[in-house]
Amino acid sequence: MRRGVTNGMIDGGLRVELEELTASMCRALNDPKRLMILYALGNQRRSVGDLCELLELTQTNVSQHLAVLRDRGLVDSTRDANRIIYTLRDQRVLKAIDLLRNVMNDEVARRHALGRHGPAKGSPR
Amino acid sequence: MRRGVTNGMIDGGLRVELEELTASMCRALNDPKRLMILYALGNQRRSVGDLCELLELTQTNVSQHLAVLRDRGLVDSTRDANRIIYTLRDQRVLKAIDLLRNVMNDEVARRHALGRHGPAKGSPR
DNA sequence: CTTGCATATGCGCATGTGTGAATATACTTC
DNA sequence: GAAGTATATTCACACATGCGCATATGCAAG
Repeated sequence: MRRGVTNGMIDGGLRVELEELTASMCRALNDPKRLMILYALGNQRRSVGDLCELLELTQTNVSQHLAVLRDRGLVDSTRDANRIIYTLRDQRVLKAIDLLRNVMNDEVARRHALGRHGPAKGSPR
Repeated sequence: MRRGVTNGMIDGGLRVELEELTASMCRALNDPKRLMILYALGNQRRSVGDLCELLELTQTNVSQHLAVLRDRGLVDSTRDANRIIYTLRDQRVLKAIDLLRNVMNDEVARRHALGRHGPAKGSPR
């Protein structure tokens, strides 16, 4: 039995939007190498080879990660003769990542103050 | 052959920090249901059962997602007699998600203006 | 202590994801 | 057009992840 879109949940439209968000943005940010690439492109435009050197990664691997970022519109690519130059499309992405870094570091500090290191594993049983 | 930590990459410490970041924050945000839970907890503290009703999800499923969020310190849990109440630890997480939502929506608008719908699939070949 | 309720956990399974090896494509130079 | 350089893509595979089912755990009431 199909029930209406707005059916006791917080917001039906929000659900759809968050599905798109995870499929595009969150998915792209869920890998340390891709985050490194984004930071590397935050300062200046770089070619694939430059990124390989800078991050010490294989050409195949960098290209694959760039494909993920490109398909989701996080980076832009233009050709320059033989090479392909990548640029970061929106600086706000790095702003969001920095925000999460701050949250994480505060969380680490909080746990350290409580004498518990590592992730919180204690179940509330 | 082991080479020094700072070896041509942008920053050795950054790499480590971004690995931790993806393992904790990004991993937790990479699921629409978990994002729904975070938004639901943004306004008020809720029990597991409340979240099940509100989001129309199985108890098992909600519990599993909450375990992911709890282990990474994104939510807090306290017991209230029979029930367990969950709270959002840091509002900045929602700020970061909202930032990403804005980026995504702007990106969608940009593509629509260019007459291309759906994700950017064109390779720069 | 037994029953009932709320929540958590272990297991199995289908699916998704990162990676390297090999190969294909585009461009430049000769 | 042939060779060389830079980048992208395909394939196969190991591994992680989300989910449902069944079950375990913790708490309260009788």
